[in-house]
Amino acid sequence: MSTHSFNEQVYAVVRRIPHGKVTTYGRIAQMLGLPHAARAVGYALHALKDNVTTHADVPWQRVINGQGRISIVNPIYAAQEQAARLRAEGVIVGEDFRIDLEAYLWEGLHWLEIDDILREK
DNA sequence: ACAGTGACAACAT
DNA sequence: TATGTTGCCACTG
Repeated sequence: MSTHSFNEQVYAVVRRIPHGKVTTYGRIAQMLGLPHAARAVGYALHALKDNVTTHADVPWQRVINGQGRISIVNPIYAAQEQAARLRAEGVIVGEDFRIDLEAYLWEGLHWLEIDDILREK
């Protein structure tokens, strides 16, 4: 159905995450109908570093892992940057890069909304 | 076509 | 808790 690549679909969803909120790789995968593609979602965000200019509007810092922690292991300054970006929008990030999912988790999108988002482009 | 590579997640120790 | 292992899946060369 969608003529967009999986990566583009991921970016479309991430752009919908509200300021000051977060979600997980796994939940995004579920929203796209591929509940076991969490790893691919991470791959898609990692790929942003190659098209920064064209996807500068993608708030990648709002995506963390299911443990409620920033998932970037190295380079360490990359994780620090994600933490800084989140703190800049009011999200409390611990020294251990932990975030309270209970407090900041985004509700997400229903499949009907996903359908619209992937269509508008 | 195919094997290697992750910013994952679930499970097993 | 903290590691280790295994399944997953899109993307790339």
